[in-house]
Amino acid sequence: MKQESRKQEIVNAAAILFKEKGYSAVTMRDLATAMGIKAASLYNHIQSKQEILSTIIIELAEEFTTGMNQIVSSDKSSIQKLENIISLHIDVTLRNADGLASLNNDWMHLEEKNLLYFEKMRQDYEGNFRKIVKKGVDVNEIKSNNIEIIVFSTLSTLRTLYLWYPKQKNIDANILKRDMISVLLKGVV
Amino acid sequence: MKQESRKQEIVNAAAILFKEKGYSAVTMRDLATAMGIKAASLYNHIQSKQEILSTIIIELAEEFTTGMNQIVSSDKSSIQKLENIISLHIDVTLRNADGLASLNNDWMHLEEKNLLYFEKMRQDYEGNFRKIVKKGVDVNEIKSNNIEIIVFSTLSTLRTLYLWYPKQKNIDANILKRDMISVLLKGVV
DNA sequence: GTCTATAGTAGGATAGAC
DNA sequence: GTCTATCCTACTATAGAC
Repeated sequence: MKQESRKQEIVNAAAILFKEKGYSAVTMRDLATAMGIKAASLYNHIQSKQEILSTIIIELAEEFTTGMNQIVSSDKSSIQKLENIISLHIDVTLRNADGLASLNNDWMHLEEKNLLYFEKMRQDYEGNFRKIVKKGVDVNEIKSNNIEIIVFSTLSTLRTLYLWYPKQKNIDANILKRDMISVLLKGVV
Repeated sequence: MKQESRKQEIVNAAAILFKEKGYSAVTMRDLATAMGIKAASLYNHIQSKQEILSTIIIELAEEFTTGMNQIVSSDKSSIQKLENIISLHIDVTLRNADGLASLNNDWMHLEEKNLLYFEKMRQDYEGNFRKIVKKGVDVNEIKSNNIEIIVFSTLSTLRTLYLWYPKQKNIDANILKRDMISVLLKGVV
């Protein structure tokens, strides 16, 4: 994405290792070995292990935030907005499934400043999601008694896509979106 | 559950810490502080940090295995079996939400022998789940084009219950079961 | 951009006193 | 059952040569 390709290579390699063992269990030596260099050499490209983690997580969180903001301000029905959210998750997952492991499991290891920033984005995201579902219920687009369970179960599934998607062979993104929308929303409409 | 209450206290305290920061990021000194003692004292009750992790995870995995085996061998419809699986997850979650965090996120830190045992149980569990859904589709109890997505989305939601449930205030287990069954299966039946 | 060498810290675990 | 003291290892990160 950016021009700093060596740093990006390190970040990408780190995302894979973080996915397998979690941030805390991956050492700079592990990462260096994966890159075929020595641990000390990593520090010519990154400032700290922390910086790698925040690079992975904050970038992804901002992608979700941007995507959600566009959906929220669009002139669509609640159901269409939910479909677009599902689509957003699938797009991000296909592009960076490894990084999503860190976002889901290692966000608590962000340092203070980024932690607060992340938690704000995450809370806003969930808030927007909940508002869309509520609106859908108000205008009778969505039939349900329990908004919280719908928000929770849908988000759980979308957040776990990063684990499931790599195990499927050659799924077409559009077919996946169609089927995902079908399964997640059919119980709701 | 058992008589060895001091060990169980340590395991319970560890489960809470593992949930917050993950197994690798929790030190024996952290755990000792939470217990109000010194790190060295822990070793009078447990053999290693590893033992704490495997105690938490293996016990839970065996609960799921036992529960699933009973459901599989029962004389019920596919839908009823799925309802019983949802019920099983809710029961286990209400009893030990903290431990489920380790089962979900830190199983890869089990040592060789327990890791293989765990992975076998997990694979069997998913296999049984898939078989039940397939049978339901075969006999037209379940209408769907994509079995894998149903298995994935349902399991994702059930596995994430441990994160969501503690944030809800005073949910009655039976109401939760009813609503969960409604949301998870309505899109499927 | 990568290396060797190493500083400085923190981790899991044990020995032995009380 | 808990303590203090400590061993040994492994971690993140830096300095300085090539």
